[in-house]
Amino acid sequence: MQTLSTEDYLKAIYHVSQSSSGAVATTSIAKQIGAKPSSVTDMFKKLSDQNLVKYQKYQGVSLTNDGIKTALRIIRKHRLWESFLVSHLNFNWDEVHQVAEQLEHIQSEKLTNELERFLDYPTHDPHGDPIPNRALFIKTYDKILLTELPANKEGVCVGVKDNSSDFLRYLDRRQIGIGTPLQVLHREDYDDSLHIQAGKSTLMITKKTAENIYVKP
Amino acid sequence: MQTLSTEDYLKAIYHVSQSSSGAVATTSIAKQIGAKPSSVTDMFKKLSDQNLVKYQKYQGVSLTNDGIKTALRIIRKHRLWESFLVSHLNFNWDEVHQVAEQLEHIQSEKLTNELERFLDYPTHDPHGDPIPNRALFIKTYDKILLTELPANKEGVCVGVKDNSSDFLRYLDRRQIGIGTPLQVLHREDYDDSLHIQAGKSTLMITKKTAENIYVKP
DNA sequence: AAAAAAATTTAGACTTGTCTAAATTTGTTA
DNA sequence: TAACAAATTTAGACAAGTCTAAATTTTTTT
Repeated sequence: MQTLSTEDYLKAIYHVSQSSSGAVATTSIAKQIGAKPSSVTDMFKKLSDQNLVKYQKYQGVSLTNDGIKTALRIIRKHRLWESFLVSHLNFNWDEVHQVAEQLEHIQSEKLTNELERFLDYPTHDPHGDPIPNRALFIKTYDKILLTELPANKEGVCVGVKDNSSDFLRYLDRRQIGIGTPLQVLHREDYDDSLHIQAGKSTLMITKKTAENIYVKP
Repeated sequence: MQTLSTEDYLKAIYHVSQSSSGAVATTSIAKQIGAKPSSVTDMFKKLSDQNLVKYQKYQGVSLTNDGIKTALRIIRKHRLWESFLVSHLNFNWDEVHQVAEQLEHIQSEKLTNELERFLDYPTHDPHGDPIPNRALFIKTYDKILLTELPANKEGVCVGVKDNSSDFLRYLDRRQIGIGTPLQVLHREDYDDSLHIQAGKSTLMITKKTAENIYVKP
């Protein structure tokens, strides 16, 4: 049984380790959690004592199997709750994160599994991120950044890299969401901007934007 | 913004003050919360500093208006979540309490209000307890203990006093629930037991059981 | 009304998770 | 490779919430 804090750390370690290779550094977790590096070191020791991470002084941490399981359980709850908030409680996809950060700590297997059933076993949350199933298995599919989509090849938006409210609301205004058909019409060499077809409208987006949109070709 | 702990105390003080008159004693809260009296004294001081209770040494506490409001906000969330668990997630009325104890601390007004809308503005939770509305107003109706129902007068079960899993499951086995028509057929002077009509069946219950069932005549 | 019992508070300690400041290790650059 | 910079850890402190044991106040009993 974990505390709120250890759960937050395990989730952070999981996310950081997904987006980089090798051991997870103290400072990267400090940034993610919003704590000082010294606090992170303390927590690394505690997690290590519980065999949730492998930790070697000055060398960062990596999750053990138990650590991965615990992280996935939290991520599963987080994404199920996000799905619920959007599908039944009129939340927009940019509003769900903060609330789900609290709901993900509710401890009741029955609750989690019944919520999953109630939502009819969703495979992805409102941001397109995959939801671990009851056995904590994640079905990942091949997705690429919009920047990597060859010109004039059809694709569909299946996720976002940046989950910030600002970015998501910007996409709302451009009428880009999960499921929107996307196509790169032209890449501008001068400033790296992209002319794209998004649904029925054509528009221009910056490289920074394109780097935060996942598409399935 | 309250901590988990202060919220628990405020709720406990509210409940105890509802079922007894005058100031709330240190030991009664200690029992309710499951803490030592010395810890309760410490918390009384903290709550007093925040103007959530009126506290005088050795004289117990009473909630201020702010304290009442905070308590009602928590109770509102608790009862809405209990309703949700039973109506949509296949929980039985004896299983909801523990999970709702966690969910009641989730902080999001939008979540609470949308949940209420989703449930179609329920007035009572699965145990028959009234749910404060958005303005924190509680609609109480006149209810009496089954022990006080005159013989051969028709009544309907509208609530329970004891919310323990054991008691609720016992009622399930006897097929007594919220809405069940109840009638006292005969009171046995010898051992204070009651012969009652519950729905379509007649059965015998002890005084202790009858003292924990609320009916509307 | 004094003595005994019960309730309450105080004092001091412990745990969890955090911080700052200083010390240490690792890595990077000249 | 020596010196500097960056990252990490250690040491010591603090806040919240809890506890035990002792002291104090209130209540009850004789």
